[in-house]
Amino acid sequence: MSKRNKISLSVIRRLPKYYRFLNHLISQDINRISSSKLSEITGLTAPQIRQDLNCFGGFGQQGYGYNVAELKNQVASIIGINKSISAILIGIGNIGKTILTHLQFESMGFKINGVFDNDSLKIGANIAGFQIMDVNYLLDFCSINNPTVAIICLPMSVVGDIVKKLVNNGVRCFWNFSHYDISVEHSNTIVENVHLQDSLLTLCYRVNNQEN
Amino acid sequence: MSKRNKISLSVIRRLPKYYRFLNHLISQDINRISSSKLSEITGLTAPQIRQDLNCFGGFGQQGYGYNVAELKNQVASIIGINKSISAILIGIGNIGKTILTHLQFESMGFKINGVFDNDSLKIGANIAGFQIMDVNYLLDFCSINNPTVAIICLPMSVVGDIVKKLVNNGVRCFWNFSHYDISVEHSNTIVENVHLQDSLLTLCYRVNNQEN
DNA sequence: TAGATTGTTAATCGATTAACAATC
DNA sequence: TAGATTGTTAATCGATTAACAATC
Repeated sequence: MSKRNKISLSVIRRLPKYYRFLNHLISQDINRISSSKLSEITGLTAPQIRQDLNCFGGFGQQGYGYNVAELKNQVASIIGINKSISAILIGIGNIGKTILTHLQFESMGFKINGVFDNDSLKIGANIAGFQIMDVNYLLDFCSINNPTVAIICLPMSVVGDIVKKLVNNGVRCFWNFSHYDISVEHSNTIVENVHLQDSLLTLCYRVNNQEN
Repeated sequence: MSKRNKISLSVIRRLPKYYRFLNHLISQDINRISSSKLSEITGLTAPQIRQDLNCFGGFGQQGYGYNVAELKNQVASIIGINKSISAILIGIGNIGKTILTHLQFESMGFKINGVFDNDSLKIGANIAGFQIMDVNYLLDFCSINNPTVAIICLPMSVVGDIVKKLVNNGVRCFWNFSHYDISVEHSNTIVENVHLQDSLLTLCYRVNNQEN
């Protein structure tokens, strides 16, 4: 908390990892951990862990280390897991359906408030407790409910158009599963991309060039 | 190609992005591009693009730029898309099923040679043209077929055990959708992680801390 | 107190950007 | 040839690591 200056994206991207391992430690009934022990299990270096955590405050104690439960709560609150960010999901294809049924949004700081598709066969159907709405109703829905985040599970052909409309209607944050580069087109947005294809191609390179 | 020294992971991770945008340019019938134009559409800087590409050879021409089709072919061959890496997929839950049906492995340098699950209701069933095999047959399958890559779509509770067995049977490369940290436990492995939960929590932080 | 481990500054390392000579 | 743009070196910037004084 406290005087949080400019936290670099590198640090931010490690926070979920800390959170993950701290939960794991709790499930093992370990209630105290040093940065060097944490280093062993996470593969990060001990000074990096200490420096990362110190961006947000001094959670440790000299000579003792960190209290696992306390640190986990601190990290949870830094990430904002206790909040409830309003989100919509657009596109109930393979990926959209999987995301919706597989992930526990509510334990990760989000609340899904609407689910959209353009397929008349899907509209009205129920999936994971959500009734799929007609994408034609999307903008009306946005002006009424002002969702903060849109989860984009759309094919490349339609994503540009829909994202543009969303941005024009005040949606600025995206969890993007499409190949479309939202942040290039729309500068004032916050985007997390999950580019499965890029990940697979990166693996392709690394497997084919193992001598490196 | 040529004298490929130590290519940094930062550069490698941008290769799929170049490949993606080059394909997009081709579909728009654009056959020539400068690094500064490429910079505009990708959001990367022009010197970075030139420097990245020059890790692998001089594909451009002074005063002209890059030939799109040629550069795309070069990048494809650098990544190794023309190869056919033998892969198996383990765990046909939500994510496993989606991966298998949604992605075109063969156009990304891979060939799926086996699909495994431990659920007797699923074993023998057909999914996306693959007959699901009993995970008990996994190690026999590995010693006979020597797959290069294992795609891990397993829950946390079983992943450690199965990965260990795979490593002991010669599998060293992983596309990992689980929360398990393979490379920490097994040092001599190549792992690409898709941590959906980490991605979502990163978005959570960024949405909650927009002033940064 | 002595031992352990943090918090934090300084040093190093690597990646990005700037600049420009080479050259198409 | 003149204009454009690469390839490449040097400068900058940021992130990681090393080191150690502070302190529990």
